[in-house]
Amino acid sequence: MKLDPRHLEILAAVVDNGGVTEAARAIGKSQPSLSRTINLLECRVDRPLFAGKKRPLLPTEFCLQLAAEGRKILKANQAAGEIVSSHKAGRSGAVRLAGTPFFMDGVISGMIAAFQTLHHDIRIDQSYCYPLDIFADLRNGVLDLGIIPIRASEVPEDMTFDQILRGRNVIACRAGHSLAQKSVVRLNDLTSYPWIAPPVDSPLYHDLRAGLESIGVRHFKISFTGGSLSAVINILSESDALTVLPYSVVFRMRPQNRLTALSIRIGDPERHLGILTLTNNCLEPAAKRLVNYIATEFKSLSAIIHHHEQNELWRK
Amino acid sequence: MKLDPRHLEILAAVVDNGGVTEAARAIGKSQPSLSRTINLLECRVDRPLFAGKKRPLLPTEFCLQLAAEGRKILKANQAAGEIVSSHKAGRSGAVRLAGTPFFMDGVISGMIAAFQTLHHDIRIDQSYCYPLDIFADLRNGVLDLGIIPIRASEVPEDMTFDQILRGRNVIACRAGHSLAQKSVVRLNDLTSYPWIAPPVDSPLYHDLRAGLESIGVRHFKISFTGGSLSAVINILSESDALTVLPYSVVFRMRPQNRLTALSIRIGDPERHLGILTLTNNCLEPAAKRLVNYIATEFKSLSAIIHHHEQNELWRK
DNA sequence: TTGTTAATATAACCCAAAGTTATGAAGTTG
DNA sequence: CAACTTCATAACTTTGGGTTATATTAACAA
Repeated sequence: MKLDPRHLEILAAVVDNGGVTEAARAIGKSQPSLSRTINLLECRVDRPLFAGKKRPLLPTEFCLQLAAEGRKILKANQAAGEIVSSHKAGRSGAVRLAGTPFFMDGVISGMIAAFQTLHHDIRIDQSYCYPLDIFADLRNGVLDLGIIPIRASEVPEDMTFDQILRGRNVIACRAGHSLAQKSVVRLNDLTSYPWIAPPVDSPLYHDLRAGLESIGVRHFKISFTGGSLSAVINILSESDALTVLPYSVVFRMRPQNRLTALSIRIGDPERHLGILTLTNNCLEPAAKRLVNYIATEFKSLSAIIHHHEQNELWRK
Repeated sequence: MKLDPRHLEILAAVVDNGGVTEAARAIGKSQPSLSRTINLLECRVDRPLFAGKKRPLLPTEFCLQLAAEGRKILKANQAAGEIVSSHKAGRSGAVRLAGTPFFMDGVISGMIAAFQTLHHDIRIDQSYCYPLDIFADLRNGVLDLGIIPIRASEVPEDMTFDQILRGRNVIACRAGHSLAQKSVVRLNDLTSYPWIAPPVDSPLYHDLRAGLESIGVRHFKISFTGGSLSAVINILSESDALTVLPYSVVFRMRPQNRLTALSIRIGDPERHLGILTLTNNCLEPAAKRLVNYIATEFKSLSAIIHHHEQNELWRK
């Protein structure tokens, strides 16, 4: 015996409100509508739901049992409605984002933490990817957004790129490094120290090679490779090794006073950090919130960084 | 946000079956029907339910949450269906019946006990009433059936009466009573003992008066009145008092060897015990079962009683 | 009884949507 | 790329929920 869940909802309303008229008012429908629905249900189950022709309607035992199920249905339905509203308002949901590992760990993860103190019910599914993989994952719906360094000309046709930070890489070393004292760094200085290399398929690694090449450095000694940001930083801060990192990452770590940056610009000045999304695939509200949050965070961050660059880094 | 519980049920089916086609097969509908329902729901919530254009359908996180609610609805709905089937088959439900107190306590309650060992889920709501009240209660739906002594001519137009036993009242006394020895009882014998009177508004009381009057007894001493059957029996068996009881009640108590009946017929030979129901109000299956059970029980009981009457009672 | 009032039932209508079959489009697989 | 599966679309029918207007009926009071 399969019956219509809506009928059970209505039955529950009628029983709980003690009458058709009240129930109709309660659920915002007309009295005849409910009246007929109850009648129809009564026919379906082929059994009286209300005893006698009394007025206050007297529910049958049988009716009460059905109404109890109706109440469950009503409750589940309201819960579903709440889920929808919650998602629509962006108060909950899940955002799947990916980005280059060092940048995600060094900058974005901190912002996500702050974001989640504001929005407890938004889940973040983060993964690490390089641009090409992000293109694919965005397209097949596995990702909502990517946060990557990219040149404007490299942005695919079907995607939108919102710049959040000028992508500037620097050569990083431990805070007390002897090179960090010098305002002018020579080629020999760079090659005489061991290097920590980012993953070979990362833009950062490419920048490292291209950047050093551009200033004439072709051969340098790689002492460590393949580690995560925290591994790199640990090694960096305990040794005289050098590496290349986004300046924003180094900047964010200033309070810890473990790392510093040399006064050498490196990498592609045309490449910028930004948020990449599919143009036609409108974001979930939750994702939009995150995007907005990150964007505004970066607005102030980049202002501070810019100021800092002008006054401190390149003036040393 | 209010959505259609049926949509959630279908969503749950689709998610659980891993696809529209399978779900359609599972719930016995056409594939396009489900396909469109999902689409409609997607429009309503204004949010994708399945990610990408992948095949096996990949449910969104959001979708899974809604499907979980849908599953609850489905479950409650099935439970409701089960309730209906169960009632239809008469496997559960409630039967409201009433009858004259002494007869209910003396005969019917024992039968109800036996009935309920067979049908655990059928609830019996019993009450005590005299015929006039039963007419009213049947009519206003408070009762399903009445078990009363009545003359065929007294049965109301709108009711059906099924005789289950010839209504015969007897004068009862304790087993060792001196009158019980005598095969012929004289008027003086009856008036010299105290009488226990049934409630004054009961048919039994009327029978007592009328019966004694018919054999010339007009004045008799009433020592006790107003008690339940068990009170009457206790007093009866501890004293030499007399009372009038349905013969079936006395008969049923034979094993206890506390009571016996005098060889005097009393009461209205036109009045019979039976089950009274509203003619047009078809009974619940559970009630029908009880009626059938009682009827068949009485068929054998009345045969035994008849036999006993012939061979023992009136031959003493 | 007989009004009066409040509640439910009925009637007549409209339209949203569930259901159907037939067919097209798209993803998966060999 | 062909075969197969699965989902989406189209066109149409029918059910039934929603409405307003009106009739019944029950409860209450005089």
